[in-house]
Amino acid sequence: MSAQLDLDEERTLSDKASSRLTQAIVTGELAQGQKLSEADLATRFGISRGPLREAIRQLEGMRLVTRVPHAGARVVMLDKPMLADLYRVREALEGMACRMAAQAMSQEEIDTLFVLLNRHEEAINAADGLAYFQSEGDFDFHFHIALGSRNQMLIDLLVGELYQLLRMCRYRTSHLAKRTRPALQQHRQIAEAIAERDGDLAELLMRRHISGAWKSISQIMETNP
Amino acid sequence: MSAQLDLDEERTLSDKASSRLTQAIVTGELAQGQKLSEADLATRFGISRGPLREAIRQLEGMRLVTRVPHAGARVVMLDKPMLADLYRVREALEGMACRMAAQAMSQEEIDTLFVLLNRHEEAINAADGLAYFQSEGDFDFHFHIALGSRNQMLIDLLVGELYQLLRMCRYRTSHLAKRTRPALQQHRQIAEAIAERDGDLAELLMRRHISGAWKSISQIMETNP
DNA sequence: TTGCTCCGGATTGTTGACAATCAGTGCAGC
DNA sequence: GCTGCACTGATTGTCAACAATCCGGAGCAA
Repeated sequence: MSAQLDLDEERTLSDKASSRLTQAIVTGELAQGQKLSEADLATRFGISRGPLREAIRQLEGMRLVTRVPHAGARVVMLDKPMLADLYRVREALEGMACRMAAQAMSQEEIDTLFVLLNRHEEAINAADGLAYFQSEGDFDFHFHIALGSRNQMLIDLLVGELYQLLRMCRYRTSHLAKRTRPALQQHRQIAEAIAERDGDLAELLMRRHISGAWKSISQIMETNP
Repeated sequence: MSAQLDLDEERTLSDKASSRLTQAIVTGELAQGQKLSEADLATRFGISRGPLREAIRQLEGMRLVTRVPHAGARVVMLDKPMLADLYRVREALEGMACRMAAQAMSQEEIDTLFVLLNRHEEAINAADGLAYFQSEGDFDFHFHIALGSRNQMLIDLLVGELYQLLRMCRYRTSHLAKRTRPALQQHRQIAEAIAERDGDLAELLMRRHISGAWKSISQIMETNP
């Protein structure tokens, strides 16, 4: 749904490789910590090593891989300290996005926000087990708020980097999170704060929402490996 | 001072080229909006186009250049809307960094913070005209707080990306900013909040500090082209 | 057994040549 | 005079070969 349209002719081979690599990493097709062999990937993608290396450099900028000279690139390890860092950054950025969205969103966008919430609620009631679609609903909500901020740098940071890492994380722990009900309720409160153009409250609620999500995930990770 | 040590043998040609390009862009040696010719730069750096292209891909990740396929890369244009975006993101991230630093900084680091402030004050009293060194003092302060957050992702985002853009901006407007006195005073307040381990206040003050800086810069940009 | 050295294989880094694409120019045709 | 087209020149994208570097194990000495 929120996957960028990857036409067969999207642009250059580097960009195509970059998309495919991102997809492979986020979905777990390439496991965390796994080494990225240039020769192997190049032949698998049917391209040369040149464009592939450029794609890896780009993924490094997105923090999806870590690269050490003369030793190659590996898929990033989303261990607990890193996730803690990620959620703090996310709290700061999405808080700000929410504040700005409360001021900048058009009425139409706000309406769309509530449509999303209703759709999400239906999805929860209908298929209570399919955590995957619930996650996607969650992402759609945050995605729309990011766009509503009208701050291109913020959008790039969130959509282009942080959300990829979060999706990557979800593929590991999606079956664990059972917080959909309270999360939806918090989303409603946030949307209402935005509808009332209350930036202070919107930021506060979003930060509390994310900070709470981290507490929950962190707790789950204590008991599960 | 805060320049990363770039030994002649720092590692690969791409990394060296990346450093040199960053330097050239930040100092204005490469003007904003200027086109980056691969062939030209490659010969100027005495390397091939391969590593140079990788360096450009990396700079693109740092938001220092914008690249459009089949048309080449250009130095980013720091126009007013973009700077507005940048300062909002900075407000969010440095606010969070300050909050975390108030909790995580060692007593020794906090002492260093005050040493920096005193040194900065002396510099202001001594050479009232040299805005450049004052800017560097300003950066040192923010830099230390970022490091104090102990959040690697936050550090990377601030030091690796935002601060480069800010320095790039300073080279254009350094001679305009006359806000050093009140800024120093605000720094003192922030440092004291950190010393008292008051994360809430530290974040609030830092956000106010940055937001105020933007108001000032924005105002100056109204009258000056 | 432990530790060191050295070597071979594999992987990454670099290069120059080749192909594809785009911007500008001049000419023919209407 | 204007429009459209093909051509040209330059720039970017891609490739395959070459060079540099690192990792792991064999061999040997203490």
